[in-house]
Amino acid sequence: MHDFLNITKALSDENRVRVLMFLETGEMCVCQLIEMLALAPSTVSKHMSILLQAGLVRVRKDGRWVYYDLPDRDAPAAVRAAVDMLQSCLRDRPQIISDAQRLEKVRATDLDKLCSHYRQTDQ
Amino acid sequence: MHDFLNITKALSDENRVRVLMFLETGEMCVCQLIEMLALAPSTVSKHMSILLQAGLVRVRKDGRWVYYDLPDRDAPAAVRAAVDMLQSCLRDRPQIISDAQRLEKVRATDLDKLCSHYRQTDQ
DNA sequence: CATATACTTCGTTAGTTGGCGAAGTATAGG
DNA sequence: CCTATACTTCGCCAACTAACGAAGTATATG
Repeated sequence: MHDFLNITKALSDENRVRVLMFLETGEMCVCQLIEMLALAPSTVSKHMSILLQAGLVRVRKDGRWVYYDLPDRDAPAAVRAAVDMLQSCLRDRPQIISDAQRLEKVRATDLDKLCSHYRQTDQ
Repeated sequence: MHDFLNITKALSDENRVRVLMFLETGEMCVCQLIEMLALAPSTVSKHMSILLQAGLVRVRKDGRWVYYDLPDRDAPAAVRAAVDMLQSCLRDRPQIISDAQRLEKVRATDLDKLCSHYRQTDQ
């Protein structure tokens, strides 16, 4: 029950739901998530720790960069059910579609450039 | 997006999730819900208004009594997906199983008796 | 080693949430 | 009508949450 509530609580924030939708198209670096959400690094980090705690994402470190992606097929049933529900319910929402468009650009941008972007006063 | 978040927020509270599991076996009167959750009437009423707002339950009034039940087949896709997920994920949880046992007794009890039960100081 | 970088953790703050009891609304029965 | 009953709305409070910036950690690079 507690683990299930961890999942539903994780899904009860718009930014976290958006992150999970981003990740449908593949893993992302934290700096890419920061760019997409337009939130402070510390805030994004907190969101990701909540998703991680719920089992809704996995982490991978590579040098200075940290990447998150969706769990695989052998994740707990509740996790798979939640991710599947997101995908089937939100696929066609305006917010998700416009996110997907901007995501293409962000994915095409060099990570170093993204990071320097949010370090200084925006732009 | 907003309506989807209404659903996930509604599901992010243990008592509301329990209510939805109760309703899998049929409609219930508010006084039965009060008995099952062991919460103040005003608190239960608030929970039900949140579930109603999310579209996860329907209401029916009959005289002095108010009954809630689960939405039917032609509810929005997100609602159906959420209710299905609950059922498939929580069916076997200890909390839900013990609730189901107590639910049988509560359903077998006369509504007037239940109501008088929570009016006075417990019992 | 020293610095820069990428991210996380910590501490604070404003806003939200879940709980209650008291007061309000609506219906049944005398 | 008047009272009792079943539930909801309101006002309050303690606990939680999302946001931020500052400080901390870990890794690459000069």
